[in-house]
Amino acid sequence: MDATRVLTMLKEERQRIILNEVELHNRVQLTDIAEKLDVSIDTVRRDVKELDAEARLRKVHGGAISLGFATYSPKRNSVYALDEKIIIAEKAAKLLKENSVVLIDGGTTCLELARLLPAELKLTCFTLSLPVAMELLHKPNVDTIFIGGQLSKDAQIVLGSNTINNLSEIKVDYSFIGTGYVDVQFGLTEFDWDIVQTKKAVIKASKKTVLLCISEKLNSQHRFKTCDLNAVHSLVTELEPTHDLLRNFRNQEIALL
Amino acid sequence: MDATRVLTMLKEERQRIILNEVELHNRVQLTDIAEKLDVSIDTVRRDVKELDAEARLRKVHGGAISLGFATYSPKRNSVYALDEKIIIAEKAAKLLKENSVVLIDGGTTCLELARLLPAELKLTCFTLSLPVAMELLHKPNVDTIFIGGQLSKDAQIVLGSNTINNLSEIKVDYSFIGTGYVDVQFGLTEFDWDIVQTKKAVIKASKKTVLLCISEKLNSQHRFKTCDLNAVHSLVTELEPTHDLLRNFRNQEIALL
DNA sequence: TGATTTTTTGCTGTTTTTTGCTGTTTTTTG
DNA sequence: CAAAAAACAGCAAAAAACAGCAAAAAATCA
Repeated sequence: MDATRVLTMLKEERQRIILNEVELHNRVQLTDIAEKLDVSIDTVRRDVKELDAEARLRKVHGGAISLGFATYSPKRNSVYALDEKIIIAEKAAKLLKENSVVLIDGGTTCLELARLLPAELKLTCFTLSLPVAMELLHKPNVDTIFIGGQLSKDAQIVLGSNTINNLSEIKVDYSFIGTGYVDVQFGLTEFDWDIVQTKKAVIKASKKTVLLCISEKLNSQHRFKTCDLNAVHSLVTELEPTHDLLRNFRNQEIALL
Repeated sequence: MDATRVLTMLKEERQRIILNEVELHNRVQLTDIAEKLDVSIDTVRRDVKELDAEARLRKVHGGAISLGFATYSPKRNSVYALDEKIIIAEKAAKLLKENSVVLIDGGTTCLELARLLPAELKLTCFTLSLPVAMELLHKPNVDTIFIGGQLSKDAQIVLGSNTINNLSEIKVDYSFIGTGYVDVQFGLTEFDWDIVQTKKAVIKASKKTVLLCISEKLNSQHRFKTCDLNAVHSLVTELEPTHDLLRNFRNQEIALL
């Protein structure tokens, strides 16, 4: 063996280090570990294989990942970040006053808002979204008006010139909208041009606009711009308004909820 | 560590990022992901293909969309006389020609028609019904336009003056309607006045009207009249046109299918 | 202690997997 | 219908996994 090699490392010790590295960074590469511990890659491979057999980590091609990172929880619905969206919907629902006229946009966060509307609340509610409309059918005291137009198979909402024209004829107290991306500097942006046009029409048809948006979308942007941030009156996230992640948004005209 | 060493990413890690992006924004483009992760588009395509095979997202041309976004599985265990309605829908579907413009009414029979539309058939399809609209989302070659208006919680269709006004601006080749009651002498009748008004507007907006009706409803009547029998061009039941139950309808202007 | 057995480790050559690239086919869009 | 974009099939290089082997280290035991 190499004469310069002073310290021989115990197998257990090595495996402990590997495991620690995996937990810390959620992943490791065999080559990195081999270099770091100055052992052959085969040794590391065998170690990882053992740890995988013991279900301490998950071995993947080229490395290993932590179990927490790998296991996809079966309880999770198909809706991403549902818990956060429910928090947002609950906050937004508090803005609603009896007998007001509102518009609820499409998207999973707005859908949660529709779902959480109290059964006794009297509302007149416009919507563009098929799933939202289906949800509103269950609310005995909500009078629902579906805006007509061409249906988008992806977004399950109506879009296009017909929709925009129909929107031009209404004015609601509040509209609740989602967005694909939002950034202090670039405002609200989307992946899709048609959606941008429709959202613009929605904002125009509203006295006040409330943006429902999980914090993960903050500080991201895409190709097409809906509006500047100050075109929206309130921003509802799952975070406390004082949260550090919202600091960029605090010196704007927008209200944080 | 070697500064020139490019960080290689584990496959699982990459797929996790793709999945996260899909969940977050409901959709991604392969090119965007490839650029973001700095791998070839083929790699992204293969990843997305795998994730699709694992039912973790849905692969579409040029990208991927989230499952929660795409799937909609209504249960229809409790539909009355479903077998008969399927027979009717199959007959009615044969009337449809490529590239025609049609309107599909609400009701479970019309819903079956929407469900049975062949995937390859190109259509422009108007509808008043939320469930029908949801069903049409699954037809890749059907362009769907939802007529706007006030939603009826019972019938899950739009109704009222707004709807009637919107209907007054269109003219379709065929409309497929249901009815509550039909009788040779009294024509098409309903229990509900609002529904009658809407059906009148539908018939007015159609060059030809096709009535979908299980035989059990024949020779029955109710309070409010939609139209005379000869305002409808065809009657589709689950019976053979030569069936004895249809004898009263045979000497009328209406075509039996 | 010294011989023997067992375990660990690194090495070699081979097989498998991954990945990007090429050219072709299919789909989309104007 | 034609141009553009995307999907696909197949190929080859690189990386990783694997199987087997032998030397080194550790453990066992007389």
